[in-house]
Amino acid sequence: MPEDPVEAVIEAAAALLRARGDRMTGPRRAVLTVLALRQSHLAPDQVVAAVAELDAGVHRASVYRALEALSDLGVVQHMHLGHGTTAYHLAAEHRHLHAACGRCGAVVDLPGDLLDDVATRLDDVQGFALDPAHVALSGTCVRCRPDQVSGDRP
Amino acid sequence: MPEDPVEAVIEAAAALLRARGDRMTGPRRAVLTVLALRQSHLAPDQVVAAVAELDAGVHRASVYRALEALSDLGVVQHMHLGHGTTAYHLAAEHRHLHAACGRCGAVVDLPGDLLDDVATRLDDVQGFALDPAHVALSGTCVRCRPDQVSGDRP
DNA sequence: ATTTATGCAAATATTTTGCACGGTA
DNA sequence: TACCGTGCAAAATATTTGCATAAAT
Repeated sequence: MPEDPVEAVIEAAAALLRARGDRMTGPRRAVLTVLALRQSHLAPDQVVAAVAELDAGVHRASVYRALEALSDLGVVQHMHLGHGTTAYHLAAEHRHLHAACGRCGAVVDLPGDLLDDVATRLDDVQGFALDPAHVALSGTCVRCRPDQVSGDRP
Repeated sequence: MPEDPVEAVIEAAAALLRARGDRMTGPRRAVLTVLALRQSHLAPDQVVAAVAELDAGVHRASVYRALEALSDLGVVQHMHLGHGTTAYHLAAEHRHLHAACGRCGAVVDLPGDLLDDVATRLDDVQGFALDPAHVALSGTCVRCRPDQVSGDRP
């Protein structure tokens, strides 16, 4: 029977960890649970907070270390959201890019192939291998745009 | 007669500042000088260091405040370089985008119109107004690419 | 003479690290 | 049993802020 999807993520990660001689632990389980349940990009601090709700005994530093370990594993990925914020998410989710609104901070999902042409061009021209999902594009979202122009309709 | 270009930048900024009732000061002058001389994107810390060489009396915090004030003015702009780094540069320079290598940290300049098509698409589809220069794209530069593959030549 | 901006120091915030102990395999 | 990862506390970083003083206009 199909298991709890969260459990499935944890089991998969556990297998990878053990294959390396590493271990599945409470904090790592908690971090994976948080990332799997809230299917979104979370700042370290948000992970810390969410993990604390789940298991108050988990120390802040362990969350950082768990995020790093799981990133090395490839199970978790991170990306950068403009203002110095790093956001973590499960690697497994379907491929898509992000853009962050500089005004309200909202993060919008973008089609995964949005930068494919650009990636090709960069490869051809500069030999630069673009990793399109590793940074969020920046700009202003729909809801914040009207505020930019004082009177854009006559 | 044509002035020192650095002086020209400072004078222009001074005019804008005074028009607001603000002032041109030592620290602001130093920050502008640094940004004008090294025509590149500098992290706050690098600006602090460069300013210190120019005028040891300028305090760290003043550099931060000067960068903020000059950004508000529009004379200075900043952008985000992946790993939580913010980089400042003069606004006047010719329009171009950046990409940062995740391995060596190198920043490469990209054509200013590289993301124009993407910007149009984002506007049409999501109403999102892209600010292409506000974040550096991420990936791996030519010089670091061979290292990715353990043995890519027989 | 005014009022802004500075220098300083302390407060904040964020992430990292050394070490002894507990938990996993 | 062996040793990896944790909790804790402190250190290292990075940035912000309150306040008296210096400086720009």
